[in-house]
Order: sequence, then structure tokens, then C-alpha cells
Amino acid sequence: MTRPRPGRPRHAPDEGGSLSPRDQILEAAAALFVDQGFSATSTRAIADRVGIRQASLYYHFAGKDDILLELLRTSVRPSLETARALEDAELPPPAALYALAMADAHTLATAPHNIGMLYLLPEVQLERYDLFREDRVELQETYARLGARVAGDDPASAAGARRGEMLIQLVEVVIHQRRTRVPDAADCHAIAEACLRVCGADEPTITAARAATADRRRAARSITGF
Amino acid sequence: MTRPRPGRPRHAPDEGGSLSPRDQILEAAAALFVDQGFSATSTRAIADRVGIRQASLYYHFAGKDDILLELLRTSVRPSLETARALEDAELPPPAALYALAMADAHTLATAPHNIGMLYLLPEVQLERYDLFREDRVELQETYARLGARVAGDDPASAAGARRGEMLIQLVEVVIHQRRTRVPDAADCHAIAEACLRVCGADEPTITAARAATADRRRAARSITGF
DNA sequence: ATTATCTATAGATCTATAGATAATGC
DNA sequence: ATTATCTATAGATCTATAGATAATGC
Repeated sequence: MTRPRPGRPRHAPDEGGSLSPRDQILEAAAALFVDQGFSATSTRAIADRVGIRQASLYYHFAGKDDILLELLRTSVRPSLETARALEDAELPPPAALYALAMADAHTLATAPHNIGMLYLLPEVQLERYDLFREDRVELQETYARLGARVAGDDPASAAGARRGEMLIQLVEVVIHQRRTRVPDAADCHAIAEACLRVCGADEPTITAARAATADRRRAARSITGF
Repeated sequence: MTRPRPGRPRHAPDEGGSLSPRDQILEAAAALFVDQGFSATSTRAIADRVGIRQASLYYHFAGKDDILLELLRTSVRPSLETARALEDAELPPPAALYALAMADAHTLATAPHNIGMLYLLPEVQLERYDLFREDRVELQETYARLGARVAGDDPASAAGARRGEMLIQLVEVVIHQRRTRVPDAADCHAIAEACLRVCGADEPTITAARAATADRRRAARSITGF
């Protein structure tokens, strides 16, 4: 039982568990944005799901845009930090790329409400979200650098840049998988393996990278998040 | 100069070239849906772009949904037919997969208005569009079958199904590329090559498949559409 | 007569603001 | 006093329908 907070009581009992009102709104909005899209989700629908009145949203957020902005902001950051940590970890390049793909795939697979779908909303192209998109570009460049180290070429070349796009795209297949089933560890491994194959890694390299990732699991849990 | 058609004249002169009014609406809607999304695009915006009044849309379509439905319907069908033709073409599996990936990537890269973005709209998950989604599943299964023939395993296995998802996902990287630049032939080749790599094809196999596709270009133009 | 538009509008939203209210905290 | 809600509502949409109108076609 949570101790009652200050403020006028809600019209319905608070079913939000231990989440702050703000987090309850983010949770509800994420579910609806992923399911119906941003523009098709009304502030009323979000409020209904939280169990508050529509106008009460505006005490916590300046508008619907700000809710999406906050969801985007908190969704790429952790991924980007994992990527930086792995890039600096002095691992063999194939092991680093395998681990990064695994970590991102796992995050996308297990995050509440298939939040990765938010990347695909057309509204995210608006200038208002370009800080978020810059973070994504940086993540993609990390993939490009790791991929180039595996393939043994230049990440700044056309081929290297393309590889960054393809690798991140491969990892995001879990977003689509989640629409029909719950991706499991085998799915994540298959994706990480495909990432190495795209970089031209041969079978022994792939086997070694998978083994290295398995060995590092306990030690790296604090870095990769699982 | 087009001869004037029956019907009351528009409030603005017809700038639609030789397109029928219906196709002008589809063209305008495609541009707006891709750019802003479905729900964020009003019927008024579509009509403004065409140069007619908002209500006039309803003479040609029962509603906004029907416009999207028609755009989706006409966008997968040709791709699916290319896929069937290539699957039945008695080519070596790597050459068939390479050619299919090239054809689809090229279609997505050169279609007006990056129409492939429509696949990603959240609204497409509604039951109302499930005929379209069935077509996409069938295309994905074709990729899975070709991929399994290249890899030498079972397309119905978990690994085979996953490969179908990954291959189609790789091809769709051009959709994302188009948001920042115009993908060229090198991009399409890089994608087709990546598809073969994901299926475990080795360098000679890839080289041969690329060569076979180049050789077939003139002959196959009627099948692959370019 | 048929066709393709137009004007006008009903009815249903939807977002955001203003101001009231019912708690806790000091 | 502060906090977090509430009620009420203005103003701006947005979709779809009804019915008028201005062309061509016969």
C-alpha cells in the first residue's frame, strides 16, 4: 500500500503500482503510441488509460509532443552507452559487434511495449526530435566502426557507412518480430550472427565471437544490461 | 493540352498532368502519408495538394482509409509477382535471391515518394489492411524459401523463418536510406550481397550470383522491372 | 443525362487553458 | 502553502453528407 500523496484525489483509484504519476503517463503513452501511432493517439486516450482526466496531463507535460520526446530520449541513451562501453572494451572486433547486437536486440525484445516501434513513427522526422535522431546516428556510426573493424575496411567509406545502416536494420528486426511473437535468446543470437556474416566473418570467427559473448555474460552484465 | 473532361470545373486549374483525378489523389496522399503519417494527414491537406475541395475527395474514395488501402494494394502486388517469377525461373538459388533482392531494393529506391514507408505506418496493423499484410507475409515466405535453398536448410524451421524476416528487413534498408539520400545501384548491390552473406554464401558464390544477375539484365528486364 | 466538381454544414472530435478543489505538509 | 488533481470550456480542427452547379455527351 502506498501512502497517499498530496493533491486532490483522482476520480478513480490509482492503479499505477509504485510508478510516479509522470511515469504512469509515459507508460500509458508508450503503449498507445506503439499500438496506434502518435497522431492517432489522443491525450484523452492516454489520460483514460492512466485513470486521470485529460486536462491533468498538462500538469506533468507541456503537451503530447513532450511525452513522445521524453520516451525517445530515454530509449536511445542506454543503448548508446552500451555501444560506447563495448567499443572501448578492448575486445576482438567480432566479439564486440556480436555483444553489441545481442545487447541491443535483447533490449528491444524485452523493453515494455515494443518501444523500438517509436523510431518508426513518421512524426519522429520533425525537427523537434532531431536531438534524438542525432543519438541514433551516433549509434549507427558505432555499428559502422565495429563492422569496419570486423571486415577490415574503412568505416567512413561508402561501404562502411552502408554497413552501419544494414547492421542497425538487422538488429531492429526484433521490433517486427515482436508484433507476432516474443523474440527469445535464439532470435537475438541469430541476429548477432547475421551481423557478423554481413561483415564477411567466417564460421570460426562467428563461433569464437559467440563463445566470447557467452563467457563474458556474467562479467559484462553490468555493461550490456542482461 | 488535355481535352476538358465532363464535370464542373475545379476552383483551380488542373495541374495533374495526364493523371486521372483518382490518381492525382493517390499521388498527393502518398506524398503526405509518407511525410507526415496517415493520421496526421487530413483529407483537407490531400485535397489542397491536388487542387480540389476537401469534399470532392469523396466522389472518388469512400474515405481516407480507402486511399491508403489502394496505395498498399498496388505497392506489394508487383513485388510479389516478381518474387514468384524469380522463384520459378530455375536459376541457381543464389542468383535468384540476389536478383529478387536487387529488384525489390530498386523498386523501393525509385518508387515515387518512398512509398515503402507506408509499410511502417502503425495504422497498417488494423484488421482493415490485413489482406495487404497477408501479401507481405507471402513475400517474406518467398525470401525464406530462397534463403533456405542458398543456406541448404529447411525454410519452415525456426532458422529459416528468421532468415525470411532478416532478408526482407535488409532489403528495406533502402527505405531508411531514402530519407537522407537517393540510393543508387551500388546500394542495391550491397544489399543483395548482404542477403547472400546472411545465408552463409561464400565469396565465389556471391561473385557468381552478381555476375549472373548482370548477365540476365537485358533478358530479365521484363521480369524484374528494371 | 451523366459526370465531376462545388458550397455549406452537422456533429464529433481534439488540444490546451482557466480556475476551483481536496488532499498533505509545515 | 504546496501539490495534484478536478470541472468546464474556448477555439480549432476534422470527416463525411446533402444538395447545388457547370461542364460534356447524346
